[in-house]
Amino acid sequence: MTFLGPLADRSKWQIGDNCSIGKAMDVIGSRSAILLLREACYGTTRFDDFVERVGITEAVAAARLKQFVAAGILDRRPYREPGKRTRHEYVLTRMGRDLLPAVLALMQWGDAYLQPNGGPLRVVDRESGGPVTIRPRGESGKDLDLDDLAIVPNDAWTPPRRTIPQPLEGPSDTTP
Amino acid sequence: MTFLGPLADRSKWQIGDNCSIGKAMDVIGSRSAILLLREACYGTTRFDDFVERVGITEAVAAARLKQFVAAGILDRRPYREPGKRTRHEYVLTRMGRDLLPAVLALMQWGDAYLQPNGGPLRVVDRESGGPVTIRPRGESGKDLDLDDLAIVPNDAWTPPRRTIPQPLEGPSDTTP
DNA sequence: CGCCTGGCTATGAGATTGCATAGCCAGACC
DNA sequence: GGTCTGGCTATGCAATCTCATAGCCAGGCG
Repeated sequence: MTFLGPLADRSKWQIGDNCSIGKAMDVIGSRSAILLLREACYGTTRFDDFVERVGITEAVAAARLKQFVAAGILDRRPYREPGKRTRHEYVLTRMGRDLLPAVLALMQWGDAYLQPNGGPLRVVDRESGGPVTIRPRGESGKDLDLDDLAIVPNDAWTPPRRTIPQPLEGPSDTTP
Repeated sequence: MTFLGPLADRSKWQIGDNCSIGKAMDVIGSRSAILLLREACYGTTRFDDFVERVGITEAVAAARLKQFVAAGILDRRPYREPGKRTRHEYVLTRMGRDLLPAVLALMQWGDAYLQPNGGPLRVVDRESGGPVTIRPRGESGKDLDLDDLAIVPNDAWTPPRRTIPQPLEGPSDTTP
């Protein structure tokens, strides 16, 4: 991985709290969170199913699900079976579905290196039945490896404000 | 996501401890672990650089690095600068490099949903400068979404033995 | 109208993670 | 051979995560 432009000298800057990976880990960084997410991807929507299939306690499931709903990863919507009272189910939002690459990447890696013969489950293309892989990919469609990548600053990005902007009395010192 | 064959009835089986994602999370599931991994992907190899660039304490860095070496993700190799004593650097093994998809997937998701305008850094193709994406992909090269995937049992896989097999005295109840 | 049940919440204990601070030690340098 | 320094370790405390257990409550049912 190469750093280009102003990033080239790594002693001159630090990513600090602005790292997207760090922010992502704050939301989905616990074991229960990822496993819950796996289940959601598998199609699970109901509280009890989450608890049973993930193998966590109800308290933990409730906490994580609530947190996911607050984060916008899951949508909590009422449902009702005939003769039963109204309950809620948890379905993936767009934001949640877009975590699929992360979930699959972990699974792919675990299958390859942490299991005797590739793990108990295989993910396949529903149409063809062929294998599914997940790798970084360039615009042209070519697979890229670590050495093929470069990092450039994103000029559109602005550091998040964490205090109310002060009335300016000189050049602002917004996280240089 | 659809389950095929014997997996179709989800009330009949549980993945339990055999989940590759769970095993992966046991190794790289903490915040410091992922951030350390990010730095390793960025090309960092030395103890002090890890500590400074990730923003964790030396104790935590030492613990995680040791754990990574034990897991086979990093290789600890001696190096020596002229006039300095021998030290060790930590470089990604094949196993470690193959975590790149997981790291990039998290970054991609964080950039998209947790940042004001796409996060501070952009990953690009070193050759073309074009954007890099990471998505599940079928054999044909087609991008696949959640609904395009299916899960089938992996017949090659055998559950890891954790106890000596008992002499059978009836139908075994190994994780129904 | 009171009981029962499925779905969720509350509480407390133990393990893990992380920070801050201080300490150790191999070996380069004098 | 003593001292200094960069690289790593040890200790103590706070926060978080998870489990186990118990409790609550809406509303269907008798």
